[in-house]
Amino acid sequence: MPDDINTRLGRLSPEIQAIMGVYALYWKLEETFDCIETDLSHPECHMLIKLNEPKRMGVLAADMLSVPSTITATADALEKQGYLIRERDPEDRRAWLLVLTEQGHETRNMLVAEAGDLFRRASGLNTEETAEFARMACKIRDNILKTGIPEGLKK
Amino acid sequence: MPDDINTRLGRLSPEIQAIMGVYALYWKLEETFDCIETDLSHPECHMLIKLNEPKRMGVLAADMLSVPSTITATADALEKQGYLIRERDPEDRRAWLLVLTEQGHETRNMLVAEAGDLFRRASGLNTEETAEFARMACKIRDNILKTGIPEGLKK
DNA sequence: CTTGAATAGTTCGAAAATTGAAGTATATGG
DNA sequence: CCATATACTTCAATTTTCGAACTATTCAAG
Repeated sequence: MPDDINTRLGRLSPEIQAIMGVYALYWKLEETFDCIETDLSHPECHMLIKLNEPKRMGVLAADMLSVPSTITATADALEKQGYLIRERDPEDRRAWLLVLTEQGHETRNMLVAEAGDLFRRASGLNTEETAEFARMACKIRDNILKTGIPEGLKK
Repeated sequence: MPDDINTRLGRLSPEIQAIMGVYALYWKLEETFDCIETDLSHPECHMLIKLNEPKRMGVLAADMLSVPSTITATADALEKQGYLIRERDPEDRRAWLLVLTEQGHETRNMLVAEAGDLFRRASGLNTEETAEFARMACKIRDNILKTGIPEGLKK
């Protein structure tokens, strides 16, 4: 094992600093969802936020790096509470499109507003910095979605 | 409710773009932990990574925005597997310091290396961009840890 | 067409993660 | 010394996630 003095002393690489920041933000965001008026669970909030337009469940699964059965469970819950409906995808009748109801849109707007608000307060970044951070975040996300399946040999 | 054409059309604010990127990275990272040689669960990986130096459990709880009993469970698991030991904090004998063993350090180094590697591959950012992203991430994290308790009236 | 293989999503039971309330031990401030 | 607060633990219950087996639909040959 090579000398690991750097890590032991806590001098962290930029990559790890970035990751730590990402964790902090993620956890903070999750915490916020607990504080909002809500019968919504975290996965339900995530799905709602992702549904800016009708999407197939498989797309959501890929997007959330989750598994089909998890998506089913979350969609079931949201559907039962009236936030969305399932519609067959006319282009492939095996697939469902998840479509927000009016109530779903309203709640999504509220969540998005709260999350944006939180980001502003929690991050402490000014407008330019936020824009720059967003730019990089988009790039990262595109890259991740593009590469899809993890490099790992999958367990 | 104000016109929400913007969100309906999917034109997302920088804040939401940032959040989406953060989610994507977080989830990708989690996925990576599944692919590594490991008897380690996700929370165990998180804790290990945070333990670049001995830390009190309460500090970890605050850091991971988690609850004491969760930290206890994770620390128990890591201790049983020989990754860390508990030592009384000499400054406050109610508190424990979690101290990595040699095995713990080795595994932590491996995890940190893997995570850094993943960040490089997944993000697609070049060195300067990574440095800039890391700078902002640090700023965000500092800000979050500083503000501590969420603004919300706590549920 | 008809068949066989792949894909989209569902079901369901098990495993993993998280929580909150009650408890133990130590600290701190009159 | 006492009362209260803090640091962590225990434990039972809840929530979340997963994987394997299953149904329905599509696609590609033949």
